[in-house]
Amino acid sequence: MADRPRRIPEATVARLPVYLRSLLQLAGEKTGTISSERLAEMAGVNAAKVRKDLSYLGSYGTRGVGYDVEYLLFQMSRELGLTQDWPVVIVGIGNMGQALANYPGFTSRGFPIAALVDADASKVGHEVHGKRVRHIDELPDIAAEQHIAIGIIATPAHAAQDVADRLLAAGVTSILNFAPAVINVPATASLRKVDLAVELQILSFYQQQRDNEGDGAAAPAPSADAAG
Amino acid sequence: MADRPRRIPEATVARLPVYLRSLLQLAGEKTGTISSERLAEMAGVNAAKVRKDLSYLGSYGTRGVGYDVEYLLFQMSRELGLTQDWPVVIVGIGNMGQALANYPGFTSRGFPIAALVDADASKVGHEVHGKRVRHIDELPDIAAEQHIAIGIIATPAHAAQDVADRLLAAGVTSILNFAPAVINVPATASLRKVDLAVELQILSFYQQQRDNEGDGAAAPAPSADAAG
DNA sequence: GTCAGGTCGTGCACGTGTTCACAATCAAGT
DNA sequence: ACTTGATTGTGAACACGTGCACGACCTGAC
Repeated sequence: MADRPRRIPEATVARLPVYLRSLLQLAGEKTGTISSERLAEMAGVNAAKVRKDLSYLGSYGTRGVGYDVEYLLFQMSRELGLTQDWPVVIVGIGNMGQALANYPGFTSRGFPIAALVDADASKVGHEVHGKRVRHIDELPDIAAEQHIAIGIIATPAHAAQDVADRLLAAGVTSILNFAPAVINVPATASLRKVDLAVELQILSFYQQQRDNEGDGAAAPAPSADAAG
Repeated sequence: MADRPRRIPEATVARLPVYLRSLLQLAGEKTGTISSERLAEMAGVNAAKVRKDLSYLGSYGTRGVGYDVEYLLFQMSRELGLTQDWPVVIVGIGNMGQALANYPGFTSRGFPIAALVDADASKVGHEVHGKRVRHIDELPDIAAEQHIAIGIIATPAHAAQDVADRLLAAGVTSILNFAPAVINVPATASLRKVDLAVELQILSFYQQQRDNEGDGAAAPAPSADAAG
């Protein structure tokens, strides 16, 4: 089998889910084929980038026609590992953890919330979103029983590294960190972070630049694509 | 005045808030000076990057010694526009919007939640986090009265672009989008996005790659720094 | 069969970001 | 004053990501 020499750039991987969302919408509208130009418009990027990104998956387009929506959807889902469900565990059931537990977008997109855990004994036993909160010490058992590979950290900053270590020890090698703290994981694991305060501070920087316009040159268009 | 030829790269801007957080911690521990190497460790990057990033702010370090924590803290806060508060408006008071409204990290870091708005009349008038929810039609008045420059979109996807347009029309030129949708803003505005499903799908991709290890080469360490 | 219109796949050039390596500088000890 | 050890600031090389431009290819009409 001629295995293509695939190694998808990180920037491309980060955009694939956005294309996927556009394709799902198109499939719902019974659109048969889509050109790179239209898909680019939907995804908020330019057409050349779409073509290059998709070319990493293979040559799934037809010159003069475009891409078959259903076929591309399937190939992209397969590439992203979305032909299976990925149960997730949420650690830290405070404001943010509860909101995440109630967020319908996870389950509907193939990431069912399999477990909620917290270190606070007063929270254990409570029900959130129909799930009973369990103690974090049970993490190894929970992860093994439910085959959990992805963990979401929604604890205060000071607990984040310890939770990450516990997740890793329990075999959870993909981590999404909401806590406002830097955490370290070995190269054999994946880590992505979402830090709300950081996002606002970045916006603040550019906002201030615009407010101060009139000094030197105008602000150099910081807008558009960012935190993916 | 010799104005330095500053134009801070986007990648650097995205890291400044992380340095800032580390500096705040150091200041709390009464640390007087910090080397680029230790700061790099705290921020999860390498020392050369720290020095280059900080050099865009000016030459605030002392060779052989390091950086004065308090002084650097001040300069960085100034650069990020954090010497003033930035009141924010949250649009869409569902699960996520409520959680964001209750999140203490915003106010404590200089982003007080000045207003909550929703298009759903049944939500208007309710109190969330001590704030009354107001109707989105009042947005222009609210933004003007409270000098709001930053808006957070926490609506369903289908409403996101319309809300963004309304925010812009009300003079809000910095937008943080939580809705799972691509939205367009003019180059005179800033947009950052946080998409939870996208983050999980990226993790899923690399997780699958690790699960399939043993085929070709090992997974090329996708971990660490990402979504800022 | 040929032509016209349309769209993909990709080589190439460019810009941005990262890392190395080292001169420049400072503090402290003698 | 000199030496030693530490640390910054930055030039230069390298890696990565982006966008243009164009050849390759497909479809449909006549």
